Amino acid sequence: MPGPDAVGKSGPHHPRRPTMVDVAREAGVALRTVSRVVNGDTTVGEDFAERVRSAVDRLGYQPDERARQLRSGRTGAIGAAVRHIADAHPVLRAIDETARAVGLTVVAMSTEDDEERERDAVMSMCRRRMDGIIIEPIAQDHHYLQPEIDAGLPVVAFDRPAAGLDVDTVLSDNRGGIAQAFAHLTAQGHRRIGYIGDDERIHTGRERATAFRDALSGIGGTLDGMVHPGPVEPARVAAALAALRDRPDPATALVTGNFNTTVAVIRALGADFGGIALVGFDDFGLADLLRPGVTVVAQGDEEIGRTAIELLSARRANRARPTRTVIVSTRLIPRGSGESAP
Amino acid sequence: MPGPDAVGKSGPHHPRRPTMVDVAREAGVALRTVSRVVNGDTTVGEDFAERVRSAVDRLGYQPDERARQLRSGRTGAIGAAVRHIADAHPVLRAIDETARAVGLTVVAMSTEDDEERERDAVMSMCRRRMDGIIIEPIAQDHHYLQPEIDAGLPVVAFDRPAAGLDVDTVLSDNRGGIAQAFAHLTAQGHRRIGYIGDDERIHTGRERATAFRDALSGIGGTLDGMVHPGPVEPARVAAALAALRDRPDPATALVTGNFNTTVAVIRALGADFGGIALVGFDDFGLADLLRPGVTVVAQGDEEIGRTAIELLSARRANRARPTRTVIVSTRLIPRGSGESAP
DNA sequence: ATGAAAGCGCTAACAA
DNA sequence: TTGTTAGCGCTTTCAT
Repeated sequence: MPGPDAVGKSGPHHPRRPTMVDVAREAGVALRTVSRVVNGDTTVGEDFAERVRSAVDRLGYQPDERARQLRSGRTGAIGAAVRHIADAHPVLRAIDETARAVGLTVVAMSTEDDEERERDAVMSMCRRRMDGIIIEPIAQDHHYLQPEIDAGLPVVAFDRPAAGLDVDTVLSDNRGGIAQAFAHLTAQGHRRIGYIGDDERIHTGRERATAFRDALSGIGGTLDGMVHPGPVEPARVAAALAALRDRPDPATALVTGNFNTTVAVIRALGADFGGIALVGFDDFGLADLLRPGVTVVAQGDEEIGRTAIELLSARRANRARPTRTVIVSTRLIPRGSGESAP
Repeated sequence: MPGPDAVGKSGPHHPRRPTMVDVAREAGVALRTVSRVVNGDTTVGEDFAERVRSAVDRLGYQPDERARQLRSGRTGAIGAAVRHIADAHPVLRAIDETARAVGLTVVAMSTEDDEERERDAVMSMCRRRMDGIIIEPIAQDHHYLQPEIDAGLPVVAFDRPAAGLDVDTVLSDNRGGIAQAFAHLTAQGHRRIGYIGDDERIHTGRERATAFRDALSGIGGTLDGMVHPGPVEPARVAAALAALRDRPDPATALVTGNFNTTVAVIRALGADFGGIALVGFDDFGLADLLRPGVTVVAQGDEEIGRTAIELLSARRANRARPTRTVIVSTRLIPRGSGESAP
């Protein structure tokens, strides 16, 4: 004898998910009691609680997170807009693990180094009312986020500052890292050291090239033709490399400003790196398996990710506190390519 | 002359985000008109539309996606539960790009090879009422998902079948890939070929080890001591490698069953891979930079990701259709390590 | 300890 | 073309 709503099971089409109302009816209790049990409220009699739990199981009830969030205002999730979600990303791992530990869910989206995609990703996070946003900035101008920040959205930038925005930021010690690389090479006796790195329109590229110039003039070296920032394309990198080698006083050592440049240089150098000493900025997975092993300046990825979450939490607790910028130090890892004499 | 609700701006604390009601009041139109403009409904007079747009800008209004989804029933997002969100993941890239192209947002979560985390991730996606779920299964038993599937949730598994579940699936041609690797080595004259790979409790490990046994017996070789499946730990891999080399008839060639094993083997072999020929399952980023370059069987990551979205879309269109399993073929890429004679 | 009713911000029916 | 009303599924007062 079908009741008035037994027609619901009309076919394989969208057998409407059970709601709290369904559970309440099934258990013979009030809606509010189901809500209490589902949320672990202890002020419910054991017999009532049991009836609810059993009804939940029988119906396969799962609370609708959207409704819950809409009503309660909370979200319990933070967004992370990173450059390439599909590439290895140690900072993202640290963000994910740290957030889990404090009960936050991380929703990651990819910007693919595209300003418009960054905006899309970030705005989509805002429309989902994320409790906070961590961003690896790519856009040249982040004013579009100002209204959200004014409305109380906690934002943290990492790797680069978010141009045009006063937000909490976590950066690598780019200048210190370059200084480490440079000092390591001079300690081996190198004096003619070249640099190939990112475009100076990019924050890290600018920082690292500048630091390298400072280091080079610091030992009285000539800057002329030794510093090559620019787009990271194999042809451009190869040309820069040729310029460093085909001169009366060729460079005997080389610092590369980021992972992609390091790889491009190694491809261009060929076997044994052509006898040139090399220190690369950024560590990477198989650096120890190349011949020679690649000496690198490693960034503190784990600490960067952890710090980003910490800054976000601090701001959630107090939106009025002044913004902070944390600099995370780098570490030189010798593996062979940077330990040969001139 | 402040109105009854002008007290809202009481301080820097949560200056309450504007809602559609606020926009409607600001623009002097009905709520429904704002909704129409925000959603691009064309049946709105240009003067009204303009007033709404201007009010939206003035207030910095952003629609609340949660409310929209709750009311409309749609979500417009699919979840992807992958093994390691922070590692390079070409399939995830393809999933993301393909989904974007059809207007779907992808929310990725990490399972970290942990059964419980897989469940957490997947259930969290269900509670957010994702329009579908793509899963790289790790759990041995996925019955927990059956109620969701019965309730109409489209699910697609990739890389491995979802044990205990009848869902659409995309797999690599593991057996074909191993056959390719084997044939490549026999073509160089190798007859004593060893295999080191994943534990056979894992689907891909089982498939690949089995295929290798078939290939080896196919040329009349002895299986005795030549096939080494097991956990991918450096010590275990090194032991297996030693067993293959320290015998009266040492292996002259080797097939490795996955990326991690390939790397562990290369670490153990040292310079020039100890003169042994090597073909690895799974391509990886710097395979061409090692000496020798590493010959691999590459999986069709891009096609796998694209197919996963296609299967999901097909099921969203028709929940009743029988499940399908698509096998994506592999491709051998010679780079040097697999082209030496015995 | 339990329940009834209001309402989060939005879209979908249905007027006008 | 524009506005009014109801209600998505849940949590939150407020009563009992």
